[in-house]
Formats: sequence, structure tokens, C-alpha cells
Amino acid sequence: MYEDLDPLLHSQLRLAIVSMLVTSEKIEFTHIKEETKAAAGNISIQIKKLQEAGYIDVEKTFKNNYPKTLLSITDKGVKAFESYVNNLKKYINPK
Amino acid sequence: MYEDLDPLLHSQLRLAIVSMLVTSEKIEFTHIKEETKAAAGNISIQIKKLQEAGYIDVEKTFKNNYPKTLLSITDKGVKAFESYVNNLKKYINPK
DNA sequence: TATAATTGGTTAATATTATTAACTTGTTTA
DNA sequence: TAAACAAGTTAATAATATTAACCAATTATA
Repeated sequence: MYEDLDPLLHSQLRLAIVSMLVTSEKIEFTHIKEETKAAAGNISIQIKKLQEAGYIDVEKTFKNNYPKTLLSITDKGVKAFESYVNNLKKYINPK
Repeated sequence: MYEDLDPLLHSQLRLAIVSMLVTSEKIEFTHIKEETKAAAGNISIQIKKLQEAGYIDVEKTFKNNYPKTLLSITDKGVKAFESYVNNLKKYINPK
């Protein structure tokens, strides 16, 4: 009944990051910072975890001479997100 | 946009406990143990946290000479759950 | 009728996670 | 050229969750 919730996604900040990524091609690190209000260090670490899990791809480039980190979600990430949402629904639509 | 998720509810086990409670009058400790497969100690601690937050009431009685712990959700707990679910939806129905 | 096993938990210790604070590398501004 | 800023990273710390050991009482068992 209460399936386990993927701990990689059951984290407010990582869930927000993945949530943003599932509906857009690529997102910049700085954009995530603005949307989530989280500290850069925290974001950096959560991105690394998502990357290590193969849920997202990280691409480093430059924009106006400044480093720029672009994120995109992988197929594996999309599937993990969908599965997480399905499991979660049993918790939040109880009975 | 991405509202903070009440950390008291954003925990798999506590969420399962509250999820069970929102649809029933009272639930036994042992029932929660069976449904969630969690260890008794873990449940005990999470119950205490929910109780300290005023989200649930805990009633200790006896059944067949054995101790029995009955849980029920408070108004505050119901409201917290509803608010949590509303906030969470923005994460899991992205765009 | 001791004693071993079970019920129904609690608490202290530990492991895991998340968050922050300090640092780095390079860039622009004064 | 020194100070401030951009865009991060990493090491240290704080917060959480989980387990392992314990306790008190009850029931089964040899």
C-alpha cells in the first residue's frame, strides 16, 4: 500500500529541481537559485546527487565570460519522477 | 511558487501515519506497524514528534491485558495535512 | 513453576541527510 | 590595482531518521 518513496526525490530542494526540469529542455543553475531561493551550495550538492543517480545531465559552458551550468533531465529521471508521483499519491489521496 | 513543505509532514513515515489518520477515527500503534512495515522504535519517535506538534492525539489504554496506543488526528493536523498537500501539488504537477 | 518467548512499546546511540559557511576562480567596476 | 561581484564547489556542521538495545508486563512451554 504505502510504497517506498525514492529518497532522492523525496527532498524538497531536489524535488523542486526535478519538477522544474520535467517541463523544460534546459535550465540554468542561476534560474534554479532564483526560483527556489535556496543557497547556491545547497543547490550544487543536490545537483551532484541527481547527476550521480543519472537523473539529470549537467553541461558546463560560458555566458558573457561567466561560467554557466545547464541542467536537463534524463529518461531515467523522468521515469523516477513519474514513479515517485504515483507512489506519493497514495499518501496524499488517502483512504 | 515552490512553497516550503512542512518538514514534519515531509517524511515518509510521518506522512504515512498522518495519511492513515485523516480517514479514520482512531488507529492502533500496531496497525500502523503492520501497514507501514516500519520498526516500532521509528514509529514511536515519529508519533512523539507529531504529538509534540499538536498534529495528533495519543491515548494509552489496554486491550487483553496488553498496552494499546490509540492515535487520532487533531484539527490542526488535518489543516497541516491539507496545506502540505496543496503545496506539494505544485511540485508534482509542474509547469 | 521457572524460564523462555512474545507483546507493545521507549530511549539512547548511530547513521544518514540537508544546510550553511567558508573558499575558489575568474570578471568587472571604481 | 584593489574591492566587489558572478557562479559555483567543498568542508564542516546541524538536523533527521533509523536502528539496536532495552524495559515492563504477559503468555506459552518444559
